[in-house]
Amino acid sequence: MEPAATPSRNVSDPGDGWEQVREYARQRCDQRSVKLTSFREAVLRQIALSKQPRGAYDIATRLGAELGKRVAPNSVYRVLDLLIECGLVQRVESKQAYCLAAPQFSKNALLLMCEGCGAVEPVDGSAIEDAMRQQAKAAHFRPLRKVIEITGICEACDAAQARDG
Amino acid sequence: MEPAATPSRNVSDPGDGWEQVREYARQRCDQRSVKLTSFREAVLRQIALSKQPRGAYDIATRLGAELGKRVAPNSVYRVLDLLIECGLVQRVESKQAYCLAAPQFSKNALLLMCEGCGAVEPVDGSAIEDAMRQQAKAAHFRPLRKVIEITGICEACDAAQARDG
DNA sequence: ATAAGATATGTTATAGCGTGACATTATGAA
DNA sequence: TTCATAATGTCACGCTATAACATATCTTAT
Repeated sequence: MEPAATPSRNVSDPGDGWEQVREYARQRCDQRSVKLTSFREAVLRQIALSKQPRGAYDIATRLGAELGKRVAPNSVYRVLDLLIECGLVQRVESKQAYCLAAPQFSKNALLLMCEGCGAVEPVDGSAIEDAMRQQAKAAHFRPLRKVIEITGICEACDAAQARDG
Repeated sequence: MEPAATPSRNVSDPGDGWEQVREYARQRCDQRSVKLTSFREAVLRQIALSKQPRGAYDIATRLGAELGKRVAPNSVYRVLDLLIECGLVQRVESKQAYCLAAPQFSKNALLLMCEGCGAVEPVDGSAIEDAMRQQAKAAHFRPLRKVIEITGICEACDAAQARDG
């Protein structure tokens, strides 16, 4: 009854590191027979290594610096679409940015977005999704995609704020 | 226990017409001692009269045509901020657009957005908000603003789709 | 009634987000 | 190799949002 909230605590679930994300991505791509090219992997890595969600242009810039060549936002968008399709990346609607998907939770997890540090933490959204499903059903509405986001203050920033004023 | 979904069926609750919305807006503005100028009222009306959420530029264009003079998106944005502040208008994050707020429901209602007709119907989101609150609490996260949106197919469009193929 | 200050709106410029169309390069199969 | 397909590069454009400053409108006190 009590929702077991279990904050994911970390960006990606199967462990925290990039290696785990990468491994998971490989599996996921293989299943769907999409190729995880080095460019796609690089885009995913940019997202995985950041606690904050990243905008497409931001990713393009960083990637350009990293690869030592110009990377067009356009290309990034294509890759983002693909990664979202594969369930590896999730769009943060209220930030127009992109973060790692949390496969351990429901398709679209509940995103907790801190206004202090900018970090995004996905947590279990199944209870919320259930409630949404019920409301949708009562309104005779067939749901396709759900957006569940909360902006606020995370524990650390709240403490810091209380301490420093 | 069963969430009383009671779809609002209409854009604004206290009745459906623009007059009711207008009246409500007057009250709301008076309470907060903000002036509901004719321009602000015109912006609100553009939103109230549309079943679809409207983008700021769209509003600017229509308003320009209606008033017979150029209306800068800039001005519209300022008014939108104000109307949102007053709880009269709600931003639709996943559409980058704006619709009437549904004061009869919780602060941020659940938005049902149809991909067929583009209409947005706000319904009671209190059950969902409760679930969100619990999850946030479990994660020691202090919520400030909630986004609860579903895109899908409304009853009418679903029927039409079944009928026409 | 008018001058001074505040509030509201107009104007221009600019930055960020996202997509479409087409060219070029890599990949894979016959 | 050759052809087809998929992936990436390139250029161009439109929509969304905000910043900075100018003008107009409305208050309030004198």
